[in-house]
Amino acid sequence: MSRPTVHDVARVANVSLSTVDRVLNGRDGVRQATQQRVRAAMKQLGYERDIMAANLSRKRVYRIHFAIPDGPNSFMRNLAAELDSHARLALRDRTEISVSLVPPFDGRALAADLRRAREQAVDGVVMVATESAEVRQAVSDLRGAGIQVVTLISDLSASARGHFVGIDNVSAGRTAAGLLGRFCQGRPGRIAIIAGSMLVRDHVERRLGFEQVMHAEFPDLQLLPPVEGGDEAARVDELLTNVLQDCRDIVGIYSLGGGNRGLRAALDRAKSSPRPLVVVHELTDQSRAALQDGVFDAVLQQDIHKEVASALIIMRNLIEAVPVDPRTGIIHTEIFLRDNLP
Amino acid sequence: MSRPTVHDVARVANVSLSTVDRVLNGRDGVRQATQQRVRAAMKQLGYERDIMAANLSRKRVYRIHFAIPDGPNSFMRNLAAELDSHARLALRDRTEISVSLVPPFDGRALAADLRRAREQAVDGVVMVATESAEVRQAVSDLRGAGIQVVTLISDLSASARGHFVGIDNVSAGRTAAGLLGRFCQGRPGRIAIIAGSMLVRDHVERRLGFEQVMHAEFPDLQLLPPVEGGDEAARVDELLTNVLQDCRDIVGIYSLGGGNRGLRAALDRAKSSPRPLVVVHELTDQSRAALQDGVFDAVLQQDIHKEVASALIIMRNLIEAVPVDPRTGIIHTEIFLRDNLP
DNA sequence: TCTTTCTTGATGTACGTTGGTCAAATCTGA
DNA sequence: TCAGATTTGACCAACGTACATCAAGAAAGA
Repeated sequence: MSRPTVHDVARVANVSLSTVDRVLNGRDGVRQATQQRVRAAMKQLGYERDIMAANLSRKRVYRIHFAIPDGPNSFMRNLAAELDSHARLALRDRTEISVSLVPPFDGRALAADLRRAREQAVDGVVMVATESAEVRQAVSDLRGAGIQVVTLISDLSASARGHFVGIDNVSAGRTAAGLLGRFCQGRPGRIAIIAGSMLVRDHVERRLGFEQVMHAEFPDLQLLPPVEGGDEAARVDELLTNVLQDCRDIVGIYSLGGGNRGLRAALDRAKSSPRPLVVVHELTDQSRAALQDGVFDAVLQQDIHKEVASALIIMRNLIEAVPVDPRTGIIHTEIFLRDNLP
Repeated sequence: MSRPTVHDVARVANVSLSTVDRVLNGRDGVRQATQQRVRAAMKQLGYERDIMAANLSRKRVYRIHFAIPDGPNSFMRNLAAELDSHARLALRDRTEISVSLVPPFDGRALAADLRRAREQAVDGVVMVATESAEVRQAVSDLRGAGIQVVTLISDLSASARGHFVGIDNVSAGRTAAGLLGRFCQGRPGRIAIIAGSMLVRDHVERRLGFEQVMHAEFPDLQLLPPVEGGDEAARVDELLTNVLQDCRDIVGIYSLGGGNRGLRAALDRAKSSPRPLVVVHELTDQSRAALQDGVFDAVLQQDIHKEVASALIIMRNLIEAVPVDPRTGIIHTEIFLRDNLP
């Protein structure tokens, strides 16, 4: 009653083991009619090749390359640490992980790294995408070379990437707006938006979702155009300080990127009253403390550990040509208030 | 450069393959001194047994049994459907899944099912736990027989279960309180709590977390004692209708179990004004519609798909005696507002 | 010292697949 | 119909491990 093997297929199709192997691995020298017969037998028996046995036999090792931004913020440092810890464990599953840190928001640098990965003939590439024509070209080249591509955290539009692993950023932006709007509770005023860069799709999408809900449901709140802080604390501090000086009626702030240490510094210096309501992304030591101190009101968070784990699972499935459950790539946005900090 | 094999261990330890095999699989007839030598060699080489090859050789199939409540609510029906879809895919990984539906909130029935699983000598049992002495005994017997146990969704206290997969229910309760409190925004009044049963730990914990935060942060809001609706719509409807008639100043409702169809029916009938703010658990067709219609204000949700997937991963690791990453079992509570419905 | 018991080694088969080689069978075209 | 090409079959070794058997060696007791 156990699963059928190539032997069973051979017997049913009335051919030799060699022939089944030829069909199974797409070698030539098999007549069409015979191929049909073998395939019919496989279907009839419900044969599925035993991937573990196959990999054992051909000594296969999955080589997966990660290209992630070398940001100075704690989020990207956590990501790198996460990959390190996975790299060791993955060896058990015949998976070899390489990581390269590329300059953030730099399409050219990312594309160059992707080319390098292609030359090394890895089996798959996981990347935190930056939008650029070069990157799209590089991804298309990778896929042309039969290399699987998965985008992580930030997606690529109109690309041929295999899958995306990360949160729904439009929805995250909508959530931020829903919370900020309700927390402001009819108090009119302006809302400041701080982004990292509009070159990364996750930030673009968060902004989109945020503005959708703000316009539709909270017309009393007026949105300022977003400022781009490059996910760096110093720059965020500087920019926000200017904004707070220019507009005295800011009731809410949505920071959809990194560098929140600078955000807090600017707020502490400004000492506005009543203090603006603040929603940010990524739970770090900084943002956790700010939440506890009542300086931030909500933190939206994505679980990097789960994202990396999902990316690896999806990569395996892609490489093994096993159908991928689309739900595997969906990581949920967690919402932290002061009350539910872990 | 590839990982060491038993052959390498044998060579380094200066023993035969057979001896390494004897040590590796705990067979007797090996002198202490020799065992030491072999183990030293394994450590020195960083040898790890190739589980896939080992399983191939011994034709191992993992048999995992799921014991889940046979509730009439959509949550438990979704869970059953989820298991069905996993059962098919799991065969690829040498995993055989069996499922039994047991009467909900019935420790005796659950314990009986666990005993049956033990007799069938499965490799692991995953269960949605009901608190009872019999269940704890049955779990302890399972583990005594070398059968791994994982609790899903609802945990067991003081038990010897291997791991728990599900959301942090105390935290979920705290989140509910944080949201409900802020949404009520200083408007004083009473809060009704509707549970399924206090025999399941998830409901107990949600209540606990909810009350913690309510007492500490929103003293204006007075909590009514929870009513138990057995996760059944009809009963919830009846109980809540009574509550709404008895107290006219209910400003908020927290439903921490199932049967929310009844909750909505009661609310629609009562037509209180201003309408109470409502936070419930589990996103279903019913609760989604209510959210969209503005009858519910927030829905807390756990991703059953991810929970089942995590339970299977943990089970594999437990059975293979591979260290389990505790983060695998942690499923995050999602929060849905009208704005971020998927 | 000899026998008995305990340890160890050598060897073979198996798991389901890959990837060869080589010869035999079958099909093709002239 | 026969040479030549194409298709198929039979066989083998390997991947890393499990498991069984048999014989040889070492240690213990008498």
